Amino acid sequence: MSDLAAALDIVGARWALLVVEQMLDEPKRYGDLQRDLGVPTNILATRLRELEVAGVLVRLPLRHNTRAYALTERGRALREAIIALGNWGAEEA
Amino acid sequence: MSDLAAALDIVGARWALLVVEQMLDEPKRYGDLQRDLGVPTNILATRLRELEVAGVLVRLPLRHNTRAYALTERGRALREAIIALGNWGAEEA
DNA sequence: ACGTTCCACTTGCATTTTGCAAGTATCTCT
DNA sequence: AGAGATACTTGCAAAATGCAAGTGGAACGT
Repeated sequence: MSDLAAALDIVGARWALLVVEQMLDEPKRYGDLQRDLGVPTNILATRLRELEVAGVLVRLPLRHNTRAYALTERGRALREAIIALGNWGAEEA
Repeated sequence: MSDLAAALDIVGARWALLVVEQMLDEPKRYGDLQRDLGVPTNILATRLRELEVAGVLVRLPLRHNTRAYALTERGRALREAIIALGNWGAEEA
């Protein structure tokens, strides 16, 4: 399996990279991600679980019964790839 | 829609980026892509059609009844993003 | 202490996408 | 005309995705 295939195995699923992008600047809560992305709630829950298992993000317990999702070092390492893809998407066809 | 979402709208489907990666160095034929990637043939046909419509690649008629698929300028512009993602995939967890 | 509210999910089911295997079309060469 | 090679298409099963409603637990007000 190529390096690219290995990467896509982790962040290639629908919504995965968009979720990571949201957290690049600061940790986000579940509701924030849902509102900002418009992602179906069951999919969001699934992605967060997968990305946590993959070591891309961690759950931070917050006060009340809320938690924040924050990128790990490995998650933050996606910044360059996300920016590169974003630049490409911004260019006109 | 964010720039990243726009990009994923085009190359976010399964196999799409892997197909583009294969053509970064040189044009490829249908059978080559199928063998090298192990992608289901109907999916490959669908992706090639989508990527052609999106202006990422073009069909080049070859002799016999074969054709080659080659990246356009827009397709080649994906190189940086693909390399960035590949690098990330190559790093250990 | 009890009900209400908020937040983070889960669950059930329809729709869409993906995958597998087999079949079709066209060209070339003999 | 027949055979082989290449590029697909087609039919159907499996898996992923999406939608809407429901669940569970902690905090807050009374």
